[in-house]
Amino acid sequence: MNIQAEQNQGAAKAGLPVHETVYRSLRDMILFGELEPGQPVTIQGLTEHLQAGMTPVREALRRLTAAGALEFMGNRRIIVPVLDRSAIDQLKTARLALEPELAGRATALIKDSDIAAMKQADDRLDRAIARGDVHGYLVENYLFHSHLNEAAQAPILSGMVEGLWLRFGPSMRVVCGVMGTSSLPDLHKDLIEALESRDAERASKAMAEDVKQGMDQMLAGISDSIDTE
Amino acid sequence: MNIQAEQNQGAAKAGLPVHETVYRSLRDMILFGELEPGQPVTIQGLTEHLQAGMTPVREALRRLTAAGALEFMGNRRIIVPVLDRSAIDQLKTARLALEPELAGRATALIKDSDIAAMKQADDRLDRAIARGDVHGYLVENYLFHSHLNEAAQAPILSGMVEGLWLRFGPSMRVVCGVMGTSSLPDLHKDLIEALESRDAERASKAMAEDVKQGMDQMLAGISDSIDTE
DNA sequence: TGTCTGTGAATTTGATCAAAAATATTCAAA
DNA sequence: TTTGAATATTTTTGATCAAATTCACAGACA
Repeated sequence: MNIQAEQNQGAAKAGLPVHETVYRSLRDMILFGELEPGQPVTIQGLTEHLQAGMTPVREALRRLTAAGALEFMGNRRIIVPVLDRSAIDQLKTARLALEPELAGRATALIKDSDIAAMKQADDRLDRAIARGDVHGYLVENYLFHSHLNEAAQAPILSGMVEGLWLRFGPSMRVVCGVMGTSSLPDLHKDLIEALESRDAERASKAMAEDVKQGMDQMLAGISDSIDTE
Repeated sequence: MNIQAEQNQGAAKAGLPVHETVYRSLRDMILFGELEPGQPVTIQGLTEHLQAGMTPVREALRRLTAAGALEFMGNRRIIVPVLDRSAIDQLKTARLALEPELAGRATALIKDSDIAAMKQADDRLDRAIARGDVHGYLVENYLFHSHLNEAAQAPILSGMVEGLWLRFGPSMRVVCGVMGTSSLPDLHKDLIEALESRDAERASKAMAEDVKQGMDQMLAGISDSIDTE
């Protein structure tokens, strides 16, 4: 049995319905670079890969396509979206509109234990970068940000942000693969400091910068192939 | 056969798969106040109501719950969400972050024919208000806004906004029912003028005001029952 | 009050049908 | 004979449905 299938089984132990575990497995695959942009995703392929029936897989796929994490081609084929310049620009706009807001809201609400958890994630993130572990980087980076977003206690807004991350997840791997994920000021440290001193304004600013940095890296990293724009 | 079932059948004629027509029927029911906040939504109920099989209905429900238009209770029950003060606040924040941006982007791109279509929708909207036709008001208001959003040619951002509208759709009816949807400056007219003079700044501002007005009406209109906050 | 059981709905599976893609085949022209 | 396009066939995959299973809730009973 493969890794995803095992994880899927493991999650099922928790008493969750299969369609939920399938959804989570697939979401993680998208979020952490398991899938490549442009790659076709078939229902039957997933039923085998995740050891699940057809209906749960279909439902998970519908949820992900509804969120824009997967793209539904006209000829009833599903693929991992390939982001063009415009898509990345829109994602940058949306992230800048929402994530600094969430960071600001979280500042007053976040507990010290949450900040500690974020620090730990950030440490693991640094170590992952140091050893060139792209998957580890993606996981810890996501954990860092989602922890902060959750702390804002605004489920609708953080849910929207989650959807954005799902959209650019597959493209993150490609970008990270190309550039060494190095240099540039470390805004996570800045963010942590802002949270510790309960400075909402500064936290919001730091988050805006972090988002800009990340999305600009993505813009720089896209193939732009023959630039059919 | 009931109205929804007929519309569903009609849409099916266009060669669309059943799950897609079911999704659209359900979406319209949510968007235009066919369903009430708090109302339970059952799979079997919909299979009969929409004259469709179980699988397509399930998939449509998953899409809608993924978008937050329906809420999945723990005990595998689905209901139309009831918005509390916090939810409306978040929706207001998100709308203010996205819709003025879209209005600004649309200003430079929108065609005269689009503006004409928006004017027509706005006229029908006024007439609907005049005769107390809540459903008509909801339909035309949606058409007016979605037309503008589409014109911005930013599918990711307009898709996000669409999701927001789905969330507060059911609560719109309640609000409209309570208050006479009258008085207050008509920001649609202002918006149209801004578009005609290609004034992106003014269009963006007008949209922000319109959103504020609408969401504040919702805030004022919620029952706040025993205020369990 | 707590447990048990029946009822109804959600979940899941497997089968069947339909559509699209991939592959093989045929036939005509060079 | 070979090449290439058009066509037919096979195969893969998606869409749908109906049956079987599982689960949660409510009412009965101790």
